[in-house]
Amino acid sequence: MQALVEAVLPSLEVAMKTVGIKGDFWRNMLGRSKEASQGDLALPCFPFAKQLDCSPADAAKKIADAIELDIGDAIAVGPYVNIRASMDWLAGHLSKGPSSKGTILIEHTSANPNGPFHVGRARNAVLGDTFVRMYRAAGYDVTAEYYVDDMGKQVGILCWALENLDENKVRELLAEGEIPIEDSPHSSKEDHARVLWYQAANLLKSKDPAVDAGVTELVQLSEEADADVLSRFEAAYQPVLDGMLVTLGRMGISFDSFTKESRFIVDGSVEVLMDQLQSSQLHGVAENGAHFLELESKGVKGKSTQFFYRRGDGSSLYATRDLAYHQYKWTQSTRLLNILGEDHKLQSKQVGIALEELSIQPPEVVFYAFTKLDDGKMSTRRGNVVFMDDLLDEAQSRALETVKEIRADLSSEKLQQISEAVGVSATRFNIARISPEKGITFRWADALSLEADSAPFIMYSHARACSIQRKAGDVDTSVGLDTSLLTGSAAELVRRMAYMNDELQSSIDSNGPHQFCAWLSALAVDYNRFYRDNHVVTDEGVNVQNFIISEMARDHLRRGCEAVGIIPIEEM
RNA sequence: GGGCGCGUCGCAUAGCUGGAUAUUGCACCGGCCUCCUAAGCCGGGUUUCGUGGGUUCGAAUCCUGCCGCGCCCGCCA
Repeated sequence: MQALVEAVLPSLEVAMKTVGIKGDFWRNMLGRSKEASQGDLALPCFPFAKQLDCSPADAAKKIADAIELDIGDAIAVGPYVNIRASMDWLAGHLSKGPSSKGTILIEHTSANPNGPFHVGRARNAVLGDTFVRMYRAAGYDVTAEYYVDDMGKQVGILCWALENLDENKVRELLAEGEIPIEDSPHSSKEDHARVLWYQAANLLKSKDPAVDAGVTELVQLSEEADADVLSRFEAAYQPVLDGMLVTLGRMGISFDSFTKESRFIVDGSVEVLMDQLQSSQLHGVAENGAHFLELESKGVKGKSTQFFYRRGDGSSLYATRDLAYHQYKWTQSTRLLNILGEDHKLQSKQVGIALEELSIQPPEVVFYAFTKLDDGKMSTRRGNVVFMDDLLDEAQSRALETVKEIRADLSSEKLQQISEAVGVSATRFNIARISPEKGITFRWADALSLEADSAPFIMYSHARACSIQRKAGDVDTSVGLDTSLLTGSAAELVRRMAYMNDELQSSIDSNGPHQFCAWLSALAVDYNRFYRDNHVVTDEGVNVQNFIISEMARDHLRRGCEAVGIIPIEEM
C-alpha cells in the first residue's frame, strides 16, 4: 500500500491546494480501505468540513473532483474519498521481485539441549523460522542462528546424570516421581532417551545433596572454561541437540550457524567486557565483591534494579555472556533480531542497557507469549509436555485420514507424502497465524485443525493451480496480461497479488508474521473465487488470459507458502 | 508491592499511529459437482469490543480508575 500512497500523494497535494485545504495534516489520515469494494485507499473528510465550511460529504466531493489521477480514480462516497488503483498500475507491480535489502541475523529457538522439542518451545522455532523465511522472501540476506547453551546448569545436570546413573536407577527414580515413561516410536531418538536421565537427576537432586554438589562442581569448571568438562558436556548434549534438530528439520526449520556460549569464556571476551563495565557510571560493587549496574535511572523498576554481571567469586553470569554474544553477533551482520519468550523481557531490557553502556547497539527483539497446557505451563523437568515429535505424528495421521478419503486413487507412498506435508504445514500455520503477544492454550483439536483458514486450505488452492497448469500443457503466453479485460474476481485476484511485497514488508516491519499469514489466506480465497468464475481449460482449448492469471496466482501462492513455512505441494 | 502483556459473538481470531455496516474461521442451518481438484464456492449473526469514567464531530482503538488472566522482579539459565 505504501507504493500506492507515494504514487497518489502528488496529485492529492495539488487537489488539496486547489480546494483550499491548508497544511499537510491530512497526509497520515490517508489509510487503507477496509473493504476491497471501497477501493484501495480512503481519506475521511470530516476534518475538512470546518475549513471548507461545508458538510464532510460535500468536502469529499470537492476533493474528489479536484483529484486528477493517471494511475487510478478517486470517488467521493459519503464523507470519504475512495481511491482505487487502476488494473494497469496494479499489474505493473506484479512482476516486481523484492529488491536486495542487506543482511540480518535472526537468532531463535536456542533451546537448552536437555530434552526433546516440545510444543511450548515450538512457538519460538515456528515464529523465528517464519521471520527467517519472510525476511528472505523480502530480499534480505538472512543468517538463522542458534545459540547453544553448552555450559549451564541444565547441561550440567544432564552430563552428571549420564555419567552417574544407570538405566535401572533412572527407571526407579522416574517411577517414584510418577513421571511416566511412554513407549513411542521416538524412544530411541537420543533426545527422548537422554531426557529420562535429566528428569531422574532432577528428582534425585531434591533428596540427595551429593547431586547438587556434583553438578555445581561441573558447572563451575565449565565456567572456568575447563576443556575436559566442556567436552564431557558436549558429549552429553550433542546427541540431544541433534535429535532436536531432526524434529526441527521435519518442520522445515534449519539453521545457518550455531554459536556455543562457552566460546565467550574460552576466548576471554567476557572478561574484557566485565572490565569495561567497571568504568560505567552505573557500576557498583556488592558487599561480597559482586559487580552490578544500577539500572534505576534507566527506567528499570521493581524489587531489585541491580543487574549483576559478575559474581562475588569473580565468575560471569549467563547475562554477561549474552553481552559478549551480542558483541560477536554484530561482527556477523548489520541487523540483529532475537525471538524471545515474554519471560525474557526484563532480562532483555537489562542486557540492552548494559550493551549501550558498552557502546554496543542492542538487538531488535520480538517477544511472544507462552503456550500453556490446560493444566499449566509445560516443563521438561516435570515431564508434563507434549513432544513435537508426537504432535507431528498425530498431525500426519489425521491428515492421512482425510487424504485417504478424498484421494482414494493415490498410491500409499503419495498419501504419506501429502499427509506429512499437510500435517507439518498445518501445525506451523496454526502457530504462525496468531499474533505473538497473544497467549496460546494448547489443545489438540486446535493444533491439528485442518479446516479453512488453515494451511491445507492454502495448499489446496495451490494444488488446484498446479493441476490446471498440468492440464493446460504448453501455452504460449507471449501476448501478456490484458488488463483492460479484468473484472470481478479476476480483478480482485490481481489486486491481491499486487500487494504481496507491501504486505510482506509491513508484516516484517510490525513484527507480525500473522499479518502476512492472513494475506496468504485471503489470496487463497481470491484464487478459489477466480477459479469458480473463470475457466482456464475449456472445451475450446486453453483461455490464455485466464491461464496467465492462474499461473501468476500459482507463483504467488507458492512464494507465499514458502515465506510462512507451508509446503506448497503440487497435488493433494 | 511494582513492571510488562493480554481481555473482541458459544469457541478461536483480525483490527488497536481514532473514522463508513467490527474481520475471518470453527460450530449451527440451507443451496451448488453431465464443466479445469467440493480440503472448494454461495447465502444465513440483536457481538454491553472485560468494566466505570474522561478526551473527541466521532473511541474496539487515546487517557484514567477498577476487575480477571499470563509473564517477570535470583550473585539461576
